Amino acid sequence: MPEGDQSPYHHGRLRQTLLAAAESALRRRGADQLSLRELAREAGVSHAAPRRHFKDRQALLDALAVAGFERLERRLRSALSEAEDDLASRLKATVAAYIRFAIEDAALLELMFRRKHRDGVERMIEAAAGSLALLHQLIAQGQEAGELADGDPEHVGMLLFATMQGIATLVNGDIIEPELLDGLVDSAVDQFLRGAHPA
Amino acid sequence: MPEGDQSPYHHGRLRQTLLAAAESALRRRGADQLSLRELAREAGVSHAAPRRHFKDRQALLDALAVAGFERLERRLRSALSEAEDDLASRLKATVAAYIRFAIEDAALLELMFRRKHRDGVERMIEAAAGSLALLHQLIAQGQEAGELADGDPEHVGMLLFATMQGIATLVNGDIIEPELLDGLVDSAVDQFLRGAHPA
DNA sequence: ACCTGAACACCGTTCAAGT
DNA sequence: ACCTGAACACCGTTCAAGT
Repeated sequence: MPEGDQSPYHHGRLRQTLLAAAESALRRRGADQLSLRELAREAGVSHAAPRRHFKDRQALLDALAVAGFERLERRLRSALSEAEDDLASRLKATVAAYIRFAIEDAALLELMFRRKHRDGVERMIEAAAGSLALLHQLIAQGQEAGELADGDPEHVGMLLFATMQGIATLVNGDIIEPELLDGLVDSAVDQFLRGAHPA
Repeated sequence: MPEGDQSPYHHGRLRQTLLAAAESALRRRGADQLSLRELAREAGVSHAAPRRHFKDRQALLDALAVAGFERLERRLRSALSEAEDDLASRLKATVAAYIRFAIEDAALLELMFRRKHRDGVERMIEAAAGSLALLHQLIAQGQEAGELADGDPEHVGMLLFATMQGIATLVNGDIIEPELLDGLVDSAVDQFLRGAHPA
């Protein structure tokens, strides 16, 4: 790792620098206002330099989305590791962590679920897989413990994922007032548990 | 209504022409690729002409979003009017109609729930209110008939709204494979009914 | 292998002027 | 009241050339 390499040509860590600057710009001003030329200026390189690391603007946005999914998964795992052992607590901790992520990085969340990605769909599905697997596992454990009715964990997990994502969208779109959020999250989990519990 | 007014100056219905062209462009190529200058060209006016009718690009997008909410409400009402009388059928018809709308107009749906709107939030909340009221009414009727547990209909309705919106986002983002969609919608409604039914 | 500089074909927005 | 034309300050992308 050449640390103090400040030669004018050859930035050295341009890719990481651009990604970090882009993440910050995304949070501050949204994806629409994110300009490659501006990122290049901030990094002190010419406007054509990013081309070496990202095929085009969309490729950079896709890279941000993938990184977003990875960060989301870490957040969910971390929330779970600090939660109580019972299913309701674990569910609530997961949902709350998702919503927190979604509110802090609203523009990033939009990017993650956009329809049009550069290299087709596979890369995003792969990036989302970790978080989905985490939900499936949570559901499967609940079923083993007899706290949830049997049924395809992937099906039930997807439903939980959709509910979290929907609440996040409505909050970020200002359809849900922030004051109502906590209560809504609680009743979402409660109703999920009752709807999915064994008869 | 002056019908055949084709004078070169004074288009006459520029606002509606622009909105219609924009709706089509949105569906074909998404909001990112929507260009005011291109819409003006299609309408046969100068690039500065739209300025009279829309303060800026965002104002046009906001107008599209508001129209989207109005169309969504009409779709939901129409689906309800054709549904059977029992609660489960009415819920399923509503959810199915929402998802159909969301898939057909994915880019528009994104626009409708975007965080940044021109004139603050109020206009969008107002535009969304009709569809929300429809859900509240559906829930309240279910409660009166004893098919749903008591509880704030607005709370429960918002949860249903969030679930629909979440499923739509995951389908459009290719996280849910289309083949799984129908089954998922069914179990969403079933689980909702079980979770919300009276003990 | 990585970056520059000039060039190209677009944008959105503004504003004096035209009808 | 509504529209035009020129001008301004930006973009993303491409490509020969530089180190």
